[in-house]
Amino acid sequence: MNANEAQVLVVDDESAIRDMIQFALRRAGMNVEGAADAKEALSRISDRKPDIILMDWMMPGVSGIELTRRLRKEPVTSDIPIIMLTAKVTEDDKVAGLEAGTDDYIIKPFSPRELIARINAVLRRTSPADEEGQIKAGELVLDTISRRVLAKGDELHMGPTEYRLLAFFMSNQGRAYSRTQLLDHVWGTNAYLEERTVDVHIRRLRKALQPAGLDGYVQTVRGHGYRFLNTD
Amino acid sequence: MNANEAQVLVVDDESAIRDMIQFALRRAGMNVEGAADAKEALSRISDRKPDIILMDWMMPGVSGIELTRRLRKEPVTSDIPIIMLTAKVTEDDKVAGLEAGTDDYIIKPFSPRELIARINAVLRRTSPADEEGQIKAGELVLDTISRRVLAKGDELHMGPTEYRLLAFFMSNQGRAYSRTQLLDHVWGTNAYLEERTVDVHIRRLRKALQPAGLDGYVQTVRGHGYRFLNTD
DNA sequence: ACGGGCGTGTCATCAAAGTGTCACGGCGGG
DNA sequence: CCCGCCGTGACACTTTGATGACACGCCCGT
Repeated sequence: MNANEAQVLVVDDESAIRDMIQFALRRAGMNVEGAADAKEALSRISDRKPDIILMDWMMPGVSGIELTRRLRKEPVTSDIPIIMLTAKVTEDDKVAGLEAGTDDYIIKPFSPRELIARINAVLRRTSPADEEGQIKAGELVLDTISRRVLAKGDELHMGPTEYRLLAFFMSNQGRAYSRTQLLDHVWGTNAYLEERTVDVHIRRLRKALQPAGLDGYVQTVRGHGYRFLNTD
Repeated sequence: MNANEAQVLVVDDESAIRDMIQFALRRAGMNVEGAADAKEALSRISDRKPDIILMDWMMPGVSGIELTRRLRKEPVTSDIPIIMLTAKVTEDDKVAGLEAGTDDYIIKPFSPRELIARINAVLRRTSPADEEGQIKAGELVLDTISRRVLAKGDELHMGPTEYRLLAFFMSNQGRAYSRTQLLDHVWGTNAYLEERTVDVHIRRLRKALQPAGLDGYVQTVRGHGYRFLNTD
């Protein structure tokens, strides 16, 4: 999962803090929901399981640490990473937090950058990385490990976008895609671009494949979009 | 991980013992932190997860064995190897310690040399043995025993971080890594640093390889991260 | 205890590479 | 033949990486 699209739940009784965090994280591309107390938090969680929870230590009613314990007890929620937000940190707090099963701490006041860094670190630690290895298509080999594109041993150079475009095509050979579909799959669903931009990157991809004489692999489907040659 | 750069936490209520151990291990190139009781130990652990813990058996308050149990219960800390320091050892103690999940015993009084040997043994056993002695890549030889980097016989000088970075690269040649992944693997998952910091250390590493003309071994993967040339 | 290196992380700046948009022109199908 | 669709070069703007500078912290020897 890309951390930049993570679903984050912020539990804090002070709405000012929630807003601040929300603003900072939205800026970093994350999806943020807020909850003012434990009850609301549990309701949000059952609505939609977040990828990570930021929780205030001190809250009226059910405290952060108590909520953490409850979440840890339930199998459905026990694997959600939790970062504790706290104004003061005494030794006792740290001990209690570790025992309750939080994944990290962050002490108020904190900078948005630090918060984002911590979130990313925790997500990285908890979510397993996906690796695919190699994708082959005729004379072409796309190696996701070394992040290189090889044609008969020679390396082909292309920009990041062309690389992603090619990777998508090679894992979906023979299928025709409209420009809109390509924008969704290669650029992501929150990108709003001109459809004709796809044309330009198709051209750049073809130009990159040219030296190996493989530019014919990328075919135009007139009136619809593009397709990668099926090499099976 | 090279045992000689291990992060060690010493938990003992007698400061004289802590100081002695600390002195001996620092001498062996390890990073040592001390804690006087269980509470302080947990606090240090949450600050920075150590590679190994040396723990006194008898301590006022929470005993070593009790602390071990707590650490074993938490997923975050359960994989930290623990060596128990103890004055007396009866058969019962051995059983109790084994059940609590310690990795080794050492009976006071012990010599620094013995202590270091045991630590290395445990680390070797628990860490995915990358203590190969020498890693080679083209003209480069990285000797983990003498902790030196040789290029055609000449020694190259670099800082500890650059050394670890190079060691990681040389054991994973040809693979492209993002800055985030490099931070995880070279700096550790508890490090919260700017991604750009990686750039700087890459530059320092290249500069260190420059005199041998091997700076080209470190390649930039634009829009993604870096890669070490595959020399196979 | 006290400077002085050394190593390390962060920042500002510059240059290079990549990206999105547009306009023009050619080509193909109805 | 005409319209619409696509290929292509140009270009302004953004992103990204290399690099030098700098400040801080740690350890060492005096």
